[in-house]
Amino acid sequence: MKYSFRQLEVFLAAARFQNITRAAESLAMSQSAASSALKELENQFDIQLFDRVGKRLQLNELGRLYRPKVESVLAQAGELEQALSKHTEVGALKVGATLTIGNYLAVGVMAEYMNTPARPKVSLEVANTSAIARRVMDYELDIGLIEGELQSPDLEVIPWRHDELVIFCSPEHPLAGKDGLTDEDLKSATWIAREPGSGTRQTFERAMHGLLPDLNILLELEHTEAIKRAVQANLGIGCLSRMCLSDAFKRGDLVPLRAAAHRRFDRQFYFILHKQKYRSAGIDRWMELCREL
DNA sequence: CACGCATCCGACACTGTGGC
DNA sequence: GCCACAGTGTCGGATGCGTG
Repeated sequence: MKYSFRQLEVFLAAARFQNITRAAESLAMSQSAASSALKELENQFDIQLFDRVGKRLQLNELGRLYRPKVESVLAQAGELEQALSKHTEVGALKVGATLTIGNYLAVGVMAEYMNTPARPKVSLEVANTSAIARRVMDYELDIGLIEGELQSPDLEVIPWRHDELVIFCSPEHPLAGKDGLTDEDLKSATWIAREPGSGTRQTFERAMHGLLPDLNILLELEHTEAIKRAVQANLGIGCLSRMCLSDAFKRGDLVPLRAAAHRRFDRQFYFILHKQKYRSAGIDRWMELCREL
């Protein structure tokens, strides 16, 4: 073999950081060792994977071409290592999820995933849709679970499950118990909403098409629990995923409201994967568990 | 001048080979 | 089987060089 896994690790770290010193640090080796490993890899095949521009190290076209292949080779090697050492084919997984999915769905899937004799590790990162997509594109996450529409030539976007937002208020609110909200009701209410940029806000704005400039949004909060508390305190009405609210509806702390039928509150959750990334058994297992949910 | 990458050099670990 | 030796790969420290 004309290359070593160590050299491939250095190549990937250098591609990620575009800096040989930081790449070396991330692999717990000296800068000189990382530099020579990278150089050796290039010399073996008489190629150049990086452009050395001044004191900058920049992944060139050839480097970009081979990066996904190297990612795939190392992922498979890692999987083999896991299988050999723990007699399992399901390995550690890095998952990214949006706030709603992370809080209400992913944790249950994590528990299932880890509930095997090998106890594979899962790290869960919660962020908004665009941040998750960026991390998947940079190969920093194995899979993303998102709730917003997304288009990128590098990403495979796979529909996962349906979800539905629901308007809700406190039992003491004047609208509580009203059968069907008119546009006038929606405009006259005070709203506690998710922040712009979130998937929930995106669906909310789509549902409120035509009324948006007239809506009175008192608070924009990044946390669903905070929104529920604010609504419970009768500061206004809210609109969140039904799965965040089912417990509160059962307890009677909050009550659902029904909007006009033409307003659409349904939406889709998606898996996102890097098109070039090797689909490990762990990723497949994770998706399978998500679908069983 | 500080910073970042490349190169040189010596140290060390590991492996293969040959002699006993 | 044990030992000595050579070859190979990897490492870190020191240093040089180019750039901003």
